[in-house]
Amino acid sequence: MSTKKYYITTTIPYVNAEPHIGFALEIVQADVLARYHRLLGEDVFHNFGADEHGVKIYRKAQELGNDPQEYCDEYAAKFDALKQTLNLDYDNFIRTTDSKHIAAAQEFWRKCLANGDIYKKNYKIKYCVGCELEKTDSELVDGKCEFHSSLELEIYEEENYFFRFSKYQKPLLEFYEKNPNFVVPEGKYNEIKEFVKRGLDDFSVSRLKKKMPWGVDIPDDPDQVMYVWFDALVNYISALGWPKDEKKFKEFWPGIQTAGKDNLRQQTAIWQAMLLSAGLPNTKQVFIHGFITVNGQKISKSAGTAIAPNEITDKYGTDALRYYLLAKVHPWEDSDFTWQKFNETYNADLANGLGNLIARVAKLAEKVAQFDPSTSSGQAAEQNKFLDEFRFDEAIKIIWERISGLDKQIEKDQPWKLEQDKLEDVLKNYVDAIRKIATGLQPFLPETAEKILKQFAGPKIKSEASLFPRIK
RNA sequence: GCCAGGGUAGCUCAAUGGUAGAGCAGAUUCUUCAUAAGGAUAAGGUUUGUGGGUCCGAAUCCCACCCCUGGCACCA
Repeated sequence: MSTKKYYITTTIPYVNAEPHIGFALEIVQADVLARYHRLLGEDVFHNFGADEHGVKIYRKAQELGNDPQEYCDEYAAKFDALKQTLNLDYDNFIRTTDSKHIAAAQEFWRKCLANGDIYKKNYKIKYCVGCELEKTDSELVDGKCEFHSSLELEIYEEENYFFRFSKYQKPLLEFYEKNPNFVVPEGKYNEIKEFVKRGLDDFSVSRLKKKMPWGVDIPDDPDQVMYVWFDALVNYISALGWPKDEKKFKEFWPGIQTAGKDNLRQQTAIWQAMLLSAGLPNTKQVFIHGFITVNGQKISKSAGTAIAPNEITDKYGTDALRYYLLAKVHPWEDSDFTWQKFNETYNADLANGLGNLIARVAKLAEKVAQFDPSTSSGQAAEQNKFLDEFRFDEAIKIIWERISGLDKQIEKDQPWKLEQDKLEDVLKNYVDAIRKIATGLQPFLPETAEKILKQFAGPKIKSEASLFPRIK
């Protein structure tokens, strides 16, 4: 029997801003799942990357006087650097400006076209001369531009390609009914079902090249490029080598996707309709996470609430941030970050809890000649159950209950008063317990888990520097 | 406006009909192997947004109202 395959991919961030801790949440959650399945012995493919086309990036590059590609190179590198900052183990960093991805997006387009789902249509756009921008209906206030209410909007017509989204209302609803766990959490599953039930309109999937050239060329049409969403969504399968590497694609697809709640519709409806159109299997499951607020405010660069992951990791280490994101942030509800809460958590759980326990047992263990080097391995079943439900917080809580349990046991035994042979007995139990704790910690805090397992590997165990020095 | 979710101890949350619980913070105390860390104990909610109702009994069900969050498509 071949090894079980597991594919997990995050959404790929749009590279028009620097990474912040809100995005770190998604990629750390995905990283835990990838590591967890690797530890189960599965063959894992973990994808991450950058979404690089579209008008916003084009304009931003223009403002900076840069070539769009140079701009994307610079920003994609910033996201790829999260691999070190957050200690991520992804296998692939896809960029939507890669030639392989572009070819895949074009092939995907051809499939939808061949299936009759892409057609040309005159499209009326509303244009505000004051802003020099197109306006969508949701941006309008009383039918006028919110910033220039004295100006009438101008109506332009342009011919775009449209995707026959409306055709997929029924197939999508059937798919949802057949796969009640397709979207986690349930609330988001209901939300997307309701959205699709209300009816779907076809939407435009191209832009005129003369207005906005920064996109994937449409096959056999020199005048238009793909609308950024259409090409970006294809990354989940182009990352697997589709359409060329058929073997890899068949092995790993369908996979698991993670996305923020702002991405619900794109991932669970639009992308799924596109897959149906192209005749490809739907995503297995989409996990929708919540948002992080900072001091109760939305994360926003202009409001100064954006915290870069390395602001935290440079000072307190990667695992301190990972712990906060996994244990103190609800997997799918919005959660608040404050430095005060971060410091409290760090001291209570990492310095006083885990770090101190390791230090006290290591010190006691120095008095014992040697330990059996055999380690207990394997993840605890109860922990796995929570991970299968994306309850990172509950899963990690189980480890902290063991930490607290061992602290109580030590207090009860009072090993510092014991004779040498009795001391050895109790310490062997402690060392086993620590190894078990560290093993459980592996998907969550990989660096710390590794350090502990090394320190407690035996036969000789020595005390070492604090894992998490207390914050004064 | 419509739809969904939520308002429970200082903070973060748990408990969906049967005497409101946990963690953190704060208090007292014991201990010393440890990063003044760890253990124990007590306290903490005028009884769970407000006002009604059903029931022997409601945080939990029903009605009304107040407040918060999200969604109601082409911004990614």
